Amino acid sequence: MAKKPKILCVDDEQDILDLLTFNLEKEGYEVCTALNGKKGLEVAKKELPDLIILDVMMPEMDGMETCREIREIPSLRNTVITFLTARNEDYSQIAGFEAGADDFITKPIRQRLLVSKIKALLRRSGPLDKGTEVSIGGIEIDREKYLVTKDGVQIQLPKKEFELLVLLSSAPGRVFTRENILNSIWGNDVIVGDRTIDVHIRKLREKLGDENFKTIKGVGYKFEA
Amino acid sequence: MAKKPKILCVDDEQDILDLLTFNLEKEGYEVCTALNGKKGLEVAKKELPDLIILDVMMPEMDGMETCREIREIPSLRNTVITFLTARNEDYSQIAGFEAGADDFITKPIRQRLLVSKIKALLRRSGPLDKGTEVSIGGIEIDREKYLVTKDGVQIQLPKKEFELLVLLSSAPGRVFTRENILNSIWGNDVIVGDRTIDVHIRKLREKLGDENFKTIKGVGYKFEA
DNA sequence: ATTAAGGTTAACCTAAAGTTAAGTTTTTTT
DNA sequence: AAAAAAACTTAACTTTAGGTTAACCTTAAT
Repeated sequence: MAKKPKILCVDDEQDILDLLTFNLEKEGYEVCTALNGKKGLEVAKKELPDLIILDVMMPEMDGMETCREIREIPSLRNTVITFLTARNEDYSQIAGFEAGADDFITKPIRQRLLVSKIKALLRRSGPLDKGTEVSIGGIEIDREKYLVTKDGVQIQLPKKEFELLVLLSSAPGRVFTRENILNSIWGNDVIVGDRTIDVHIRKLREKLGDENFKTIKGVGYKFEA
Repeated sequence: MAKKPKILCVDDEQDILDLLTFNLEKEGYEVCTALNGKKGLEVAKKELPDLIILDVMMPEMDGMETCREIREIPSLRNTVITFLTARNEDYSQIAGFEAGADDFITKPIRQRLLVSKIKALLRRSGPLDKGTEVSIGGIEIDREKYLVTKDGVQIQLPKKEFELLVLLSSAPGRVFTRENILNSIWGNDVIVGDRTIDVHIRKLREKLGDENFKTIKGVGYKFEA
């Protein structure tokens, strides 16, 4: 089974967060939360969630503004964002789509609707973001076949190595911190030693060429062609 | 390039059909249309399109129902179906993924999005082997006769093994997760143990050669020539 | 030169897959 | 309708790939 989808909920009311968390975790999602827009942005950057639920009405930085800022971040460009809004705020919906929202959830929250909507959104985003083939440098990555080709030679990578490669190559040139990597591949609850990442990186270097995996000391790793 | 992909559009509004037809034909697709679910089903059976765009909201037989019926037809089992839906339509309709939809297109239709979505979906669905016979490596599969031939020798496979072979060989090289396999062969609701799949794989390996069935540990299985 | 971050290696551990045989269920035959 | 056979699933056990760690080594930055 693929990794649990990760959902970030941002709302200034703890009650709502609890409700969302309860319902979403029950469905097997991994949930993280934030109590305001600023925090939400931070957590989003760190956790790279698959979907973000944003309350529109929040003090200081509201949902709309948060959404706009999230959309500025390359690694979150394709994340699904849905707003949480009171029922009759039609106008906000129009503005919301402009800010980059993918959908709306209305308060009061109906649990079954919430869940089926989330499912649908994740599933909708799923098939399309999965450009199955990527080609960078002499390296081709085919997610569907779990197969990597380097200079025409097929290489079968183990799961973790493959996931790591997919992650790094999803934004070539971008530095991923160890934290990023751990969160994306292992999830925030699993604890593995720091050296583990190094070992996987080493294997990748061995198999795909040293030069493509660059270490930024004190920061993390990046993939380059 | 292979034959033009054929797309069936089903909607009760002629305007929408025209708009879809115009945009899709411009992209080089072959388009056929139907003004209601019943007609859509008929045309689908006759034309065997590669992809079907179904409006959710239609009088009499709605998109959901049509989708379900289409999924019942063996020759259309693998056809890609996407729903056409207004952005704010009731969420319960979004749960129509359960009816077997592959994706959603929202109204109002943004042409560029429409086209790129269609492209992605068709690419993803891969080569559609409509013929009943497939031949890969030394293995020939005749779906109609439920018959497999390996190096000229006929082999009679039991149902489950045959279905598994058909599934895996429908996209050689592609990895199918256990979940994929369970959903496709047993259906979403049936629960069978994990070891069951292994046993069937084992039988296939025994009968058709170990080398064709590859295990990707932690991920699933794939068929290769 | 010091030191903290990262690299390397190999041993270890574990979850996942393989195997087998013994139940079940379904289908066919008599 | 009973018996037999075939297909399917399961359970218990074995094997193994791959993931992790620990201990030690190297490097680069101040």
